[in-house]
Amino acid sequence: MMVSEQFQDVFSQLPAEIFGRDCPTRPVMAQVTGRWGALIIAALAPGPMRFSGLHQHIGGISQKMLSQYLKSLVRYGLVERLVEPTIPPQVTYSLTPLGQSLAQQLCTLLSWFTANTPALEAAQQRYDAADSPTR
Amino acid sequence: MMVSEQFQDVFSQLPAEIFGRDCPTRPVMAQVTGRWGALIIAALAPGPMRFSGLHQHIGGISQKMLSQYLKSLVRYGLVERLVEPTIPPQVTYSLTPLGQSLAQQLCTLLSWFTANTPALEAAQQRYDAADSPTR
DNA sequence: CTGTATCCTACCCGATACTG
DNA sequence: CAGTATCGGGTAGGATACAG
Repeated sequence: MMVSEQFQDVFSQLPAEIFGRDCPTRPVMAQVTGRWGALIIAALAPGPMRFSGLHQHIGGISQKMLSQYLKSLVRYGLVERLVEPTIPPQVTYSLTPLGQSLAQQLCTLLSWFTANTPALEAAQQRYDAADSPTR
Repeated sequence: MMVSEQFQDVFSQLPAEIFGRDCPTRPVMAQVTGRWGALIIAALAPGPMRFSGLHQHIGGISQKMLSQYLKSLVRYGLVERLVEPTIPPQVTYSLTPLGQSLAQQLCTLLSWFTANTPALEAAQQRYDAADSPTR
């Protein structure tokens, strides 16, 4: 399979700036590629969700982190926060159009990882088996 | 534009497991989506590179972090390390086929960020302007 | 040139408790 | 239900010096 052609396309579009120390994408990347960013956005991809829904859907996340990441994502215009003035209050989160377009990229990336996890784990075990026996 | 159709496809392929607390993808994701993972892989996308080449190409990375990330990426079978037994030694890093396929996803993601940085920054300023004046 | 070793700081993140 | 406040541990990451 000719990977290289299609390949050249993708990376050649990247401006040299993204490697720069002060590239403006870095703070955003830090959030999205942070521990929970991608998972939260992926969880919202199917549709809007409540705070508690997200909390139990994403295994292992704490209220604090969920709240913190959501605030960031709202700030970047990726997620929308909708408050229903009821008692008790209901807050619904959903992806903005911008967030949806990002979600596609992220879901593709997540798919890649799930598809290639066997290969990654195999490589890992090969590597670990290579020179630790001497120890 | 009908985002939703193509959209449903992408996320619906995601197994519920990726949201699980013990999903095996999490440690790998942590490395790749760590602070330097994506940039290193993207930097290697055009072709093999030496250690010093990477070091000066990726702004702000320290030797320690570069070395550490490279070791991890080699361990996962994403990057290959080739040592020329010369003096002084020359070490060349390149992407494995597995790494190349990941690089495509990552470069696409990086492209998304560079393309949408204006929108992200605008949203951010709108958000910050909304209620900080009261402070 | 290509790393490793050491020290040190910052902050990420979790646990818990509390508010409206 | 949907958060915020506070405390504390673990670790990512930088600076520097040193080694092969």
